Amino acid sequence: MNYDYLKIEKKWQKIWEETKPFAAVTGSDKPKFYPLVEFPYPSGDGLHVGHPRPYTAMDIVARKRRMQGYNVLFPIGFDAFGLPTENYAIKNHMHPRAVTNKNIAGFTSQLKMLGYSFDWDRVVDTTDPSYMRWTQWIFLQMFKHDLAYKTSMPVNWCTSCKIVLANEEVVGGACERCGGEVVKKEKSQWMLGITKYAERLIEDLDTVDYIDRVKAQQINWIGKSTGAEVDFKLSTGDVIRVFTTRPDTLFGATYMVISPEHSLINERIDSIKNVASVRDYQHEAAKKSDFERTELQKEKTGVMLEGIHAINPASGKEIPVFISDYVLATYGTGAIMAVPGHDQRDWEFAKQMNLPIVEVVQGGDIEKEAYSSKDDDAVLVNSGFLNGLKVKEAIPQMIDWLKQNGLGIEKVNYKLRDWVFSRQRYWGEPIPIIHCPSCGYVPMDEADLPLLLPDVESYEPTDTGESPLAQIHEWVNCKCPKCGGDAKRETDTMPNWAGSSWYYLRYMDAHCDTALASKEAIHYWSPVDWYNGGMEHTTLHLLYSRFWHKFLYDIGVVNTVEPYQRRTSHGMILGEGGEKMSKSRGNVINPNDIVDQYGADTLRLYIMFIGDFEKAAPWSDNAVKGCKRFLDKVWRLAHVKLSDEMSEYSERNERALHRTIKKVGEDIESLKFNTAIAALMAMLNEFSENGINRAELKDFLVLLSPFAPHIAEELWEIQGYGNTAAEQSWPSYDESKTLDDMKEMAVQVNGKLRSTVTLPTDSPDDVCVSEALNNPKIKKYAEGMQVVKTIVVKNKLINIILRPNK
RNA sequence: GGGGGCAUAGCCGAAUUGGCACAGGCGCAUGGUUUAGGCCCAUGUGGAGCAAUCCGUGGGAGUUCGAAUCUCCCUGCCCCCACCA
Repeated sequence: MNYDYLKIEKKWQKIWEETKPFAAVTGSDKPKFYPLVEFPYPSGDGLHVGHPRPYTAMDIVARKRRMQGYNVLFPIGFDAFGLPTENYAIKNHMHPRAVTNKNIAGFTSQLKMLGYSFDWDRVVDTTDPSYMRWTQWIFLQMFKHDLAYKTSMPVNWCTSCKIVLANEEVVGGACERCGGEVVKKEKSQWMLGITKYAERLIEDLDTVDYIDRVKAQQINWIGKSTGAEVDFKLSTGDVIRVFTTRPDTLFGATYMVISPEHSLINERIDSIKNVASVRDYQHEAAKKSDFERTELQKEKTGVMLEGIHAINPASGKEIPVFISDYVLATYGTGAIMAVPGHDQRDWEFAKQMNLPIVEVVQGGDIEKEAYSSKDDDAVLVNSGFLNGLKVKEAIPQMIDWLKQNGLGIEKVNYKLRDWVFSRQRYWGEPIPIIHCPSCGYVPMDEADLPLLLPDVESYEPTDTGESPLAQIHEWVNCKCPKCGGDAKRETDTMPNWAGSSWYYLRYMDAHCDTALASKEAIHYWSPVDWYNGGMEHTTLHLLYSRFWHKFLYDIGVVNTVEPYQRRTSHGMILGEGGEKMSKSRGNVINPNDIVDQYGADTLRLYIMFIGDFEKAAPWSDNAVKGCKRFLDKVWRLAHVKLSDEMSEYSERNERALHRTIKKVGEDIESLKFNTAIAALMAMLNEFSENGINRAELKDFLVLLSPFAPHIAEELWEIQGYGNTAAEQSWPSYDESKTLDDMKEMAVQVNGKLRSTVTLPTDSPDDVCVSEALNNPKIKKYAEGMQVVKTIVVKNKLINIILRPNK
């Protein structure tokens, strides 16, 4: 006698579609609550079974908060610009617009199939001109505030396709499409100055409620380090500036290393005697990623610049200059002073190259490895005026000395790099900048936004590494807004991170055409109260959107310093074997199949019951059945008209009810959906044992409704309680009714469990101890012993410490 | 290499945050119900032992009356690393 989930679920989804019970009201007097899920990228594969995990979780939260009297904004949209859509379009000769529309339609019907209480009137699509307009508008504001600039950056370049590749398209150093060699190539790129916000992005984490691992990851990613920049004079008369976190070890700098891309090499190529080997090395380095280059394990390589040497500003000694790929052009100044005695990478390089290793900090054994400790027993030696100082004292002393002699400055450095904002692709927002031969980079007039993508024949990037837009001459050629002369449009597009950096603001007022959202809506809804998303977005999307928000705050568009008040994160859903789901492994679960076979309510319930929400969990077909059984059991118990009579076990039912109300309510707020469902299952087991009446079922259905809304509404209607379950108030509980009269307490002797005693709840400690000592088993242990100490943990445990009588 | 995290039953996982290890589910076993299968219901289910008991949270040490939980060392696994989103 199982229920017809397909019919019931369709029925309620239709009702929700027509009556819109989940629409948010801007300006309502109720307290507002804004939960947010990361909007999906509408890929051609459709919804993945990983999507419902965060979506169901936040739907449960949203539904519960509505029942608690909140005005809830629970929106959804589509992050629809991106590479896979473009590649699909190229392959199938379709317009990316058509592909996107098809995919969004598919995602929409799948999301509706799962019964989410989204406000469908606020759907956002980042590729829609009315949305793109404001993404471009924000970019223009950044440009006007000197946060957007052009610079030369290395890109992945396939030497055979002659196009720029995304990191993802580079597989094992080769082009994913043709297998050709991929090298780093310098290309002029638009950048956003996120590093100007580095300090605030760290500091303001104190004002938000993010789970610790998100905070830690962002802080480490931004990578603040304090040290100094020091100038080294070269024999060529140039000065190379290096960044170091250990200025105290300057006397131990026995050589210098600059990155293979350093501009000095070209500038002083005439002074270099071994040009051929330097060029070879540069070519080899260009093939490697930063990731490969900084691997500590690998053998260090490098080439000395013959004919050039530097002077150590502290010791005055001549030291050689190398190029090596373990120094990155993009971090610090692209050059380092090498202190092999006290930096492990320098130590390995020095061993490799047979360079002298000098000890300037005592405390380790530099014959075996570099000694990099900053502890108090690390003391400076061989370092002139620093001798005898602890590292912590020597650092400020050296900085003072550098400042006084004009040789360096104190410097805070960040690992965070500015954001490469250009893509040589078609399916993204065009960057609304015009290149004028006489005026330079000129922003488009805001009134002319949005700048739409032109229709093109082919979406392939060109073989010069330009975006396909470059070939549309009627689109590229334009007049300069400033001088009216002939000019050209920027042909690079924005990365898809652009649209996702501010979408939560658009939801607040999704159809506004005078601003990205009205002031009124922004002030009413900000900030997002609870944002749940994947850990993989911590250092990219989440950081980018915090940066954009802070910029919008600075220019007066938004009224809060941070966009998201609370951030939580869910674990991945893995395949049955515990491996990541992927098409190539063939272990992908399609939510449609599960809904067909068991229904949306079962899928929702299972995906929340699968395990700890914050951890990865493997899918199990069998375990899904357990959740279906639970709902079948609910149905059997509740689809017949129940009586109003109290059962003889009503006291037990009442206690189960109050406990479950407490547990489910608390668990939902603390992401423990799995134990909330376990509590509902236990409650149902109690009811089926004791019998259930109409009033008891009513509360049960209200508790169940956020998790399995369709079956809850159907049974609600069958019982004729009036209105809908979703409109009910969240039930409250009475603490005193959750408690037992008697408690079974553990009795330990010397910390080992020996027996139990059952006592009235909250019995005083001395009663507990005397009852324990009266216990026959404990008496046996206590024979010939004296009680040294007793420990009582209220309602839980009595521990008696015994020693032999003397 | 850097960063973040994880390890409890045959499997997924609980454990009031230092207090009776294993709630709930899956699976399995036995019995019942059913024309049969499925469904459903009941009971049992960490290991060893006839038992009293003993052992048990990846491995090792430590702190404590008491450790899955805290500290240190070791091992194994997963995720992210800036142009996938």
